[in-house]
Amino acid sequence: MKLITREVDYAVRALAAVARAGRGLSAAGLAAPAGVPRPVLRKIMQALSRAGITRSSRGRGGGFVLARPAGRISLGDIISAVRGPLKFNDCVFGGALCHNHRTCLLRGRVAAIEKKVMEEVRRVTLADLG
Amino acid sequence: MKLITREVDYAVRALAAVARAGRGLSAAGLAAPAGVPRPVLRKIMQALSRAGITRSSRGRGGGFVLARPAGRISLGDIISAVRGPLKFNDCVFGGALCHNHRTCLLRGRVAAIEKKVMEEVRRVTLADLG
DNA sequence: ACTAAATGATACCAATCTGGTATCATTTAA
DNA sequence: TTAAATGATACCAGATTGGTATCATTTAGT
Ligand code: FES
Ligand code: FES
Repeated sequence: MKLITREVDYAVRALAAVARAGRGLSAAGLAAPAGVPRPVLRKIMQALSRAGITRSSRGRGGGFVLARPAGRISLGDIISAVRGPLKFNDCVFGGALCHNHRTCLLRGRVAAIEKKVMEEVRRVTLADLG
Repeated sequence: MKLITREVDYAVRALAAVARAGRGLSAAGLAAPAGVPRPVLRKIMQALSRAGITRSSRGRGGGFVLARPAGRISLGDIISAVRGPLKFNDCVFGGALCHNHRTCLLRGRVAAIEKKVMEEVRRVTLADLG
């Protein structure tokens, strides 16, 4: 099971590059040095912008900048942006249908673990990953 | 991302049933009440036996029993048995090739989180999930 | 005004992973 | 001898993920 998929990894590196640069960087400019296919990086950057992690400017000379300081962008933010929220536990019956949902011991335990992971992952910021 | 896949869920429930029963239970006997397709449960039970969590007896009247007390079978054991080891971090370059591997900050952080999860998951035992 | 460089939005394709099915061989109790 | 069980594999279908392709829109420079 992967927590850090390829796309998350790309996203972290791209954001680190933006943080270092200070100025805005285009998707093309980010993709080349990282060895990532341009279209893939564009999709990632679009997701990050939609999530409010970066701000984009369009048109010639445009690109991406961080929407807030690197110390306030967490790994959790990045994961959520490119992969959606964590769902460690996937109750076999679909949530609404499940009778045990309240009392299910496994679910409770796993939810607690998931919460801890979420905390850990939100504690690591982009500034730590430079 | 799922930590508890459907198969892990099935495995936990089947093992809980075996624990409650005390005597050996066949895959067929386990599958029916849980509403799991028999062949799927068989595959799972085979994996658990290969991992040494259950002991199987073949032939007529055979089935599965726990190989050790429920309190000493952890959720981590079960996950490892049916899904293989956790690999939160999937370095984009293949480990051996990667130059940064030693110093990569992301990898280090994620490895630490993975370790914590592993600890948590090994702390929960089958006895807790009855 | 025009063009080139950039993002936004989508739709699509291929590879991998997961859940589920099917078979055949082997063991064992009745 | 037969029926009930596991062991081992191979296979198939759906979901997820990584990657590609297009077209529309915005903007700076000429
Ligand atoms: S079975 Fe539905 S939550 Fe555990
Ligand atoms: S890039 Fe290889 S370990 Fe981080």
